Amino acid sequence: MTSPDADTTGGARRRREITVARIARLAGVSAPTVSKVINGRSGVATSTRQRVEEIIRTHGYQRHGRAEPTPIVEIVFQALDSLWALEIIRGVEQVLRPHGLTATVTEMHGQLTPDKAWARQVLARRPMGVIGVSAQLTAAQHGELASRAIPVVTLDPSGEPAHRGASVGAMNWNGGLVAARHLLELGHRRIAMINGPDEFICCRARLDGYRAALDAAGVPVEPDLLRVAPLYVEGGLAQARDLLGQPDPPTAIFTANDLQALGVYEAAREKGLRIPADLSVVGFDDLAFVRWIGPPLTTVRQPLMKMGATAAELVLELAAGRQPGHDRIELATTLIERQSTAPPRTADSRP
Amino acid sequence: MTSPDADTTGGARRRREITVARIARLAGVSAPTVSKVINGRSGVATSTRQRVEEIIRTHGYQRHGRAEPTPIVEIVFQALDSLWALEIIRGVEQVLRPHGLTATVTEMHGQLTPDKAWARQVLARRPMGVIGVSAQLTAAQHGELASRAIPVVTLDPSGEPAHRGASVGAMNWNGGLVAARHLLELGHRRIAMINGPDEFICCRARLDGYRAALDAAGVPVEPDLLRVAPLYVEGGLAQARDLLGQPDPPTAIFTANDLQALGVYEAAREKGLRIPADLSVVGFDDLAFVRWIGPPLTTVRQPLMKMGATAAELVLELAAGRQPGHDRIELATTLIERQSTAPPRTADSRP
DNA sequence: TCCGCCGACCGAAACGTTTCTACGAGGTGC
DNA sequence: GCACCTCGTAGAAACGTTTCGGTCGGCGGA
Repeated sequence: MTSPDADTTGGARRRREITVARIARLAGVSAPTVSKVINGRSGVATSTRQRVEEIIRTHGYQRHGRAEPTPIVEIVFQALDSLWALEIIRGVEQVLRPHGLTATVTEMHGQLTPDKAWARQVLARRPMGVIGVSAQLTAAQHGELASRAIPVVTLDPSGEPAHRGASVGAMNWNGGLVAARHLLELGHRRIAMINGPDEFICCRARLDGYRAALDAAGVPVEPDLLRVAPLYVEGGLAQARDLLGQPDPPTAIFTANDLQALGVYEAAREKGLRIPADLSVVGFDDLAFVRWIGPPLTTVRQPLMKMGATAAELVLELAAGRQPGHDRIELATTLIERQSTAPPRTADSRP
Repeated sequence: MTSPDADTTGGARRRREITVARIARLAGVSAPTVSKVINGRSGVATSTRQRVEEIIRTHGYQRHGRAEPTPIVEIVFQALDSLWALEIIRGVEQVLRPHGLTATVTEMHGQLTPDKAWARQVLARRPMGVIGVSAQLTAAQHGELASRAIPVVTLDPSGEPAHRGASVGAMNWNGGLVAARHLLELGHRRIAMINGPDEFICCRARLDGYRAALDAAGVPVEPDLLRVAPLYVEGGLAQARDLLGQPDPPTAIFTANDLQALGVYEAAREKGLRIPADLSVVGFDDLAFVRWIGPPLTTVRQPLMKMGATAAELVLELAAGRQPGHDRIELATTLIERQSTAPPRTADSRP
């Protein structure tokens, strides 16, 4: 085709792709400078950087062809200390592998929103996509990544759904409902819930599901039976101790995750209570080992691996430039009945 | 024809670095072709490829600048299904992070030696280094990585130490010794061991430590009390069932990891045996949750996070071109006494 | 006030890589 | 035998990145 036709004006010789050079011209800088900005390199004044970033944002630069992005998907964890995380990694890995991609893992040590340094490093690595687990990116971070055509998928997002980003989660509300209903059907009326911190919307959803079940059964939700604790064994232990120390203790406890349930087990042991004879317990997650503890834990299964896999698939879709059908995907939770639940001891048949 | 710098005579304009373009001219091909050869891309005839490779060899091309290795350390797991793995990841991550590096995670799904595809992918990603967990790379793979100056550190190597590569491990022999000695001191004489597969030298070492303790105490090692099972709950369960079904069952069982110990717990429950009253159990690893199971597990602690961190440090050393002091680092194991061990029921004071 | 040094900042040039087009050999159908 | 297609191969051009030298403003010393 018209190859030798001069580009006198820098003329529309080709399809007018948005290239670094073009951005540079628009911003009144040179291509290297734009490159530095894009890759988070240093040596660019803040004002210049901002100007360039503005142009990039408005013009929606996306990397030429598919050449550059490293064959990597980054997973950002808030904490990396439970089998929970591992299952997700496995799911992601499973999807990535056949495509010749790899997953990187980062731990934010409890921060919900990644810090500045993180953003810079991600840009420098130029991954194909980012999966944020229980993360809450700022709008600015979303913008920066979006302008580089790095798709972001949030898994089990905390904070508000918002940000129009894609996300994957489980049916938490339903899980809470099913768990509480199960206990109600066994005849329990004093059902406590030890929930996780409010920041996690998954926890709020679980609580709402629990509430809905009790409401539907006409059982009042007693505020004192609603506790909040960190999503660890110690959290469940502390609150369970307190709950079981009350004059009129609950006959069943539903926890926001399996680790808290382990804490409840421990508290029960301390008090000499037998599970499930004296106390029923329902957890959440279905970590691999809870079917082996004594007694095997009844819990709400989250398909963690599948959630990871789904998130990865979403990232791949987005990275390929396709717009996936759904912005939010929720996978089903299922109640796994084992042996930590039974009808309450004092058969609740008083008048 | 390129720039004005007529290199007709090779007019030493700069230091005449060896560049792709120069190689290309010498080989009578274009720069893209040379690039393809260097990066193992397809689309180059074998004859051409050989000619170019010959030139490269004689002229000793080396990549321009030092820009190349991506800021990534790859961790290769044999299996990614236990907290075990997660602890290691955390340790590695902890060390990498301050250097602005990230860890990638790959699962080999049980294979001890990574396959061909893996090697190719690693080369394509050009990481700063590789940490193989329970892995056994072939000599060829070692060679390929070495020639690209990608250091390899093996963590808890399986197969023979060999291969002169750096490695990190725990004092497994000592762990086995301490575990068995602990049981002996409690008065046990019939001490079974459920070990992991022979391929893992860490398992062999644990067994040897166990043997050494028994020998030292003058207690004969009964072959029938020595079992081998996969390093999972089911493995421990199956062998413990069998052991406890014998006419003269052991009074204590030492397992090669905590998951197997969980299986022993389950088998004991099935038989109606109480731990530790009727059966003592000692595990290996000290996974986070075993202090919360009923009863809390006595186990040999491996400093998994520290092992990961050490491996990462080794990789960094090697990547920086420094030769580390030691090729093999072994971290201490410690016995964590909890409540799964007690003196044998039939106090062993017969004459 | 002037000079010289220094650091921050930016761009020209060179480089390696990818994409896309061009060319030719071998095969196929008519 | 000819047109046509296909596949493998090579190169031209364009692109993004890095290196390295130049420029400019500020600051301390004379």
